[in-house]
Amino acid sequence: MAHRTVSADRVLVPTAAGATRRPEPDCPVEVALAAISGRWTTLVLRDLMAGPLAYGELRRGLPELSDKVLVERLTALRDRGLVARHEHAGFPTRVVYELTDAGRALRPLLVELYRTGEELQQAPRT
Amino acid sequence: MAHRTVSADRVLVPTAAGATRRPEPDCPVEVALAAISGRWTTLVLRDLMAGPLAYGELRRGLPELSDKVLVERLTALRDRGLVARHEHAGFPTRVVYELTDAGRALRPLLVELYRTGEELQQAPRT
DNA sequence: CAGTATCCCTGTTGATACTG
DNA sequence: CAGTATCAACAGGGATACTG
Repeated sequence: MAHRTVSADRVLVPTAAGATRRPEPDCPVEVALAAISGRWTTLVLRDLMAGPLAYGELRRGLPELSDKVLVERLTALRDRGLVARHEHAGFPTRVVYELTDAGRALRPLLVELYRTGEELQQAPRT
Repeated sequence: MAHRTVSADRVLVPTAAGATRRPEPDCPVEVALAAISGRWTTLVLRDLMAGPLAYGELRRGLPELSDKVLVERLTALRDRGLVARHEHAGFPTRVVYELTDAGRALRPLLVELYRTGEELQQAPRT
């Protein structure tokens, strides 16, 4: 094997050419971070991972989250194609939110975030 | 089995009691997000994943990142215990940064961020 | 070389009150 | 019930210039 070959476990991107020198919006890492960006967003996603929820159910699940920010989050998630909104006819109005396939694709990332956080919490203070 | 059991693949947290109702700083997900928070941070981490780098090497690797923000990022990573700083005697000053064990523990998360971002980019527009 | 010191500007968050 | 509308407060990020 040629010398100066970087050992495989040191490589983070498929090809060296794929390594961005700036936070480009189309870098996959930026795309994933943008998907879960915003305070409260991961909590909203977590709740929706269990299945569709009505607006009021979401609100009751996160009592300290204001209407304003909850709507902001849901709108942003919808704009990103991660959540679908279903308005049911009748009165009072009832709106149900559920993850799209793209939204469900975030599950492994949330699991990995949790796992990594736990690992960091247990890390010895070097 | 009892009915109303939530199927395992719907569960995101170990126990229902472990599900926070707010973005608490000690929630593992928040811990992991805090570790990689800040613009440019994932790029700095990526570069350091390949091995120790001098300050000037880091700067040349990310030419559009200002000194101010680079130092901010390195200081923050150091405060979080993810990066170690080694000052080498002599003139001109030479400082080398390298990941700690805790910093290296972020590799799977970065890989998962990249993978998820790619998956989202390929997602069909529903 | 490896940083500091300022200033400013913008986006995000949160509190409060109101509505179809 | 499911949102809108305002406004105030703050933190993050970048440009520029300077230093041990």
